[in-house]
Amino acid sequence: MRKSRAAPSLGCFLAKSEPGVYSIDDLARDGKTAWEGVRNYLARNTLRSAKKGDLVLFYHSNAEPSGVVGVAKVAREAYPDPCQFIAGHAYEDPASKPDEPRWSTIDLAFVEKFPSTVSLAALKEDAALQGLEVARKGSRLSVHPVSQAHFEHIVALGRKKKR
DNA sequence: GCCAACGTTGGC
DNA sequence: GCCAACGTTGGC
Repeated sequence: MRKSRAAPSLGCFLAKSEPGVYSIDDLARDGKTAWEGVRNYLARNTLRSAKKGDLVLFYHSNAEPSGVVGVAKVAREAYPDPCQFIAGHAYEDPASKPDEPRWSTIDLAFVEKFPSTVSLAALKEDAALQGLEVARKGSRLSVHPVSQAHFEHIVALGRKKKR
């Protein structure tokens, strides 16, 4: 396969969601969603670095099996997460001030759902994916960057038909 | 349901 | 600024 020189390189990320809360099927149905509720500074900074059009591996956590189930893209760059100011909301942060919002969200748009899940076990045992954050023992970052090589490798695995 | 990992909070 | 306690995430 030849490598394309024309396309500008896009940022690549991985975002986790519990399918019982919001799954790839929910995203496919909605087309677009706000990625709210990130309350970790490292993950927030990752969100703020995301550019429109960047690609995101959609990962199901606490699933059977857990793993990458599809691809989304950044539809809107970081803006203040409205949930942090809603009294009583699960994602409310009383310490965050409207004139200096602490937490950000981005909008994600559906791109594709893989025919088969690339399970966490498969990610961990793949020699081509060494250093992948989500496969690290104890990794709890809900959003993190992924190298383009890792991204393409995982997409190729996911597009394989089930046998 | 258990527990390891690890971020956050608060006492000092 | 240290560090113990606590809460949360997420695999298993």
